[in-house]
Amino acid sequence: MKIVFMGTPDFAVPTLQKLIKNHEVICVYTRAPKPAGRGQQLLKSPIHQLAEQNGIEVRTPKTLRDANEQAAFKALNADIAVVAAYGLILPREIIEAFELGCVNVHASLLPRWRGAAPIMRAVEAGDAQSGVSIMQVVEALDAGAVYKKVNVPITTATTGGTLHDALASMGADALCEVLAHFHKIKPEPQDESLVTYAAKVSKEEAQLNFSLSAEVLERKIRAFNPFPMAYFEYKGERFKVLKAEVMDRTAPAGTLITDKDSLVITCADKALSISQIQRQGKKPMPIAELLRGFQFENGAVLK
RNA sequence: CGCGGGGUAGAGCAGCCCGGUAGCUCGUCAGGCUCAUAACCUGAAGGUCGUUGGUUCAAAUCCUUCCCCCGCAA
Repeated sequence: MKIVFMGTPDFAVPTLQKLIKNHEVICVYTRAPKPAGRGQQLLKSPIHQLAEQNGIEVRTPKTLRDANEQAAFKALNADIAVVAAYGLILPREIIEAFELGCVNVHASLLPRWRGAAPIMRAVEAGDAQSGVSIMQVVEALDAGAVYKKVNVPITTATTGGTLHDALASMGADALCEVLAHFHKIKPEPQDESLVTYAAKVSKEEAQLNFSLSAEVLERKIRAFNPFPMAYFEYKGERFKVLKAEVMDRTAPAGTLITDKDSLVITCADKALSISQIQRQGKKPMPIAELLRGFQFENGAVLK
């Protein structure tokens, strides 16, 4: 099929790779390069780079509401548009531009977790499973009928990062299967009564609040790894927590209990035993290694 | 030139401001203790203090070149 691809971050990369291999991708839309990283260099999106490597035309309009942009889009005369984490609102003129419309790869089992951060929210909420949905794009956000869903269990080892990678890869496969049998598959409307929304994760959420329960915090630690990464502050310094285990221990919330090779922080109910930590300016390391050279004050209370 | 921290023994850190014998917690190796041990005791090996040049009687420490890592912010 002749395909126009629209996507931006790493999540969309496996899908575009697979489309390039199996179909004719005639043009790629992605968010415009923006200053990012140390030095604030202008950085092209992962999709932008992948498209250039494959010699595919890249377009980076700031909006698709513009009539000229819409005309240019329609003029591509593709069979279908594929969207994966693009980051721009698609107006009706874009959605209906091609004969087969527009399909989206979404990183949740719709109708659960429509919205911006479905992967992290699923882990944070303690869902037993997650997955990808291949769906029709409609004007309302993530509300289109679903062609195919593939699910995957969330375990105690699942992090935002591992789930992201798994779903990105599964999404690519699921999408190609849908395209291969596109005319035979009937999309199923979503059950509106089961809809939940996955709000974007803010920086403040990443700071561990020890007046919450240890279970909840442990899930946040996994959900926010590797981004934005849960952390706490100690003596003005930020410590990212990459991994922790829930354990029974009672003391006023936020109390540090430490010895030669462990650091336990009490929470509202139980406590968290920190196992992987990253001090600012340093690389991530097991807690025991940090404690060889860095001492926390035993009994100190974090706010 | 967005802001900032760091590179010291295999690992994690201190020492640097106020130049003067390179140190701590582990690990490793050897010996000891012990019914036994990842525990304890004793001892040992292991470092051109990231790199270049400079200042100085003397540089991990002060100035300088470059390389690398990371936090913030995006």
